[in-house]
Amino acid sequence: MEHRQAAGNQTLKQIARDLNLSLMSVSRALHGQKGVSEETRRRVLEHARHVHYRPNLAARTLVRRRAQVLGVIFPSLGQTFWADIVRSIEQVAKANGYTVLFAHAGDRAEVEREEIHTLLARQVDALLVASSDPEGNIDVLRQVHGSDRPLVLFDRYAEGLNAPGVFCDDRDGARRATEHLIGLGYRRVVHLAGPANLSVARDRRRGYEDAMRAAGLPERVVECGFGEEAGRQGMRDLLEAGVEVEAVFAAHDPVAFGVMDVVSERGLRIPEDVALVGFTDVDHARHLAVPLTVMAQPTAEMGEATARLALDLLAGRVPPDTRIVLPARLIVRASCGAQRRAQEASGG
Amino acid sequence: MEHRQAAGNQTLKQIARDLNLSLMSVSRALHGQKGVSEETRRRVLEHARHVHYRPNLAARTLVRRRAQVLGVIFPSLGQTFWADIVRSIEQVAKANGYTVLFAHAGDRAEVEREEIHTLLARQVDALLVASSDPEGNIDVLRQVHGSDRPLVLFDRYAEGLNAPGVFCDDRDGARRATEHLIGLGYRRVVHLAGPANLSVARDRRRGYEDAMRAAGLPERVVECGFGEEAGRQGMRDLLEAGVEVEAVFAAHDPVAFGVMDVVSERGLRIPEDVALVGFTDVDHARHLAVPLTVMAQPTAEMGEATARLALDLLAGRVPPDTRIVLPARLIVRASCGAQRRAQEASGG
DNA sequence: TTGAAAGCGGTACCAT
DNA sequence: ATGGTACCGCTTTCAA
Repeated sequence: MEHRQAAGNQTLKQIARDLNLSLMSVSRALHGQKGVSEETRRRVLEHARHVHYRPNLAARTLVRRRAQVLGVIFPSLGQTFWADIVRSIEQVAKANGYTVLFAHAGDRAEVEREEIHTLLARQVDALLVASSDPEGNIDVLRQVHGSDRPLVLFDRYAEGLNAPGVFCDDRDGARRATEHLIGLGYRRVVHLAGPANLSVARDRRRGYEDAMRAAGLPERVVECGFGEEAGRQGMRDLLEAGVEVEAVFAAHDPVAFGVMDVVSERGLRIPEDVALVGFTDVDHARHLAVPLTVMAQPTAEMGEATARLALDLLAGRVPPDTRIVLPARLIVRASCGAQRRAQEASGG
Repeated sequence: MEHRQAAGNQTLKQIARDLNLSLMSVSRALHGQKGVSEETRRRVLEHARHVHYRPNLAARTLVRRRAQVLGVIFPSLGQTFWADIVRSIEQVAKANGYTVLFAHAGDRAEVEREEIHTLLARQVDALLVASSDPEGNIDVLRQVHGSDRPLVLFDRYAEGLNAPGVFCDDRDGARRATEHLIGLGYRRVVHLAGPANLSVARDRRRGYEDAMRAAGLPERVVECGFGEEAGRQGMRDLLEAGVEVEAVFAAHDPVAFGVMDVVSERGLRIPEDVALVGFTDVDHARHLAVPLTVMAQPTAEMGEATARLALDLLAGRVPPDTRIVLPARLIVRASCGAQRRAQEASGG
């Protein structure tokens, strides 16, 4: 009953014994190194395949001091944004002979600290992190950055930590999103901002302010967080305070969903009564009651760049403070009212 | 510059040297084992904390032969369904002192085989897998099942492999979904079925057939796959073949999205012209143009049960062929037309 | 209470 | 071309 035996229980030593060879010949044969006769190599490979030999990675990692693994930490599972990035990181890593160990922090800073340490304890070669709280965890991040394994930040950076990383140009994106609304003729453009401890939220807010200031329009910002409930709360506060709102620039798509809820519960319509632009481009945007206009980050490119940067740092091919910034892309759908205007214009 | 030193570079031996102790005293102190004086323990703990000592998990795993890790394989990133399950698996695992290593197969059977072997090579204690192709990979799965590390299947099973696992009662769910449509008065109920190599797809089809047969209605099934594009194709084929369609039971939510596309591109409406029910309950269903009625799997419960089953198997607390089947839940929204009928009824 | 030593399964470097 | 051996950092067993 061959398959009753323990999986991967075969060791080099065992194979060597089976074949009356030294452990070293087996190792060499398996690694395609020279120093073994063709005959021996054939026998070894054949036997290894037959017994389903798999090297014990713990042993290899122990002696090599590196697991040949990129450790990736991201804030949360279940958002396509992160899934897309992680997927492309993995693709590049695999193509270069590395495997990837993911860990997500569930948006909790303490969990993130723990995950970072666990990955390091597993001897990952480099750490790629999109931190749930870059400044709150700056001590750990700094510690990693000061260590012998490269730290690559992605999506969000920590003020005061000069680590390499890959980011989206959130400020520019936010400015352009806001300009888009202003260009459509809206004057009362409000920004629902994300949590101030995240660089992405701060930068988007700055971009909004840049655009409003340049247009000579009054700024109005509510800081509400990044979630759907936060969006509802923020929008309710705004309306209850009697603020005139022609258009909303939401710092994140889920926030925009919250806005949708509140708008419709008041019997108002998007974009006729309130225009709306989000940030990130969630899944199924096409099938929404009102398809959402968004600034989309280039997720695939960000993931690729992140992985490549890590590999380049490992190989010493780039300076240790390399930062890569990629532009966001405006996707115009119905929620901003642009299509309606275009129709009106052409229709009469 | 303390933080310039290598992260986790400290070893037991080093600490022992620093403190003029034997490696063993340090180890015992760190593990809270008895056999060390309080004084020694204090010194060790203090020093360890100071130098940020972290045990090298590769070394520990090597000697223990187990990584104290549950390996989890799931088909694809970026669907909330999997994210939810994985999240709850992790929660239970952590609460019981295990960590989790995820790997996703990108829906590709060969990738899955590779990931299974990699996880085993990393000495995971048990393997939890939702296979991309249970029957196609039955040889590997059987091999794992015959090994000394428990295999727990979840969501989909392999015909011909008596492995323990946690599943949703797809057949029953599909039957109830179909009955729901029949109960609303639809006679021409069509099923867009998923790929026949997946137990979930087969079972849902059977459930549909059960319901139609019991109602004495003619069955009509198109096997189209599980994706959005598949749904579009299936629906187009159906309409172009001139089939009368009053209601569609889609085997998976993405398929239902495809149906929505085709229906609206023909100028028809949901549910007035075609009623629709999906399976799985995707994110943001509430904000869709036509909120989707679905059979939802109990994701959190499935994840918990899967993790618990693995732990129970490891502890020898349950028979090695334990299977757990959980019921699906109908969520009625607009797409099936139930709400419209209710309104009509009460309205006059 | 404390320490020495063997060994987990590989790899690297030395001999033969 | 082949084999011997010393590690990697930790746990386990046994001795002091």
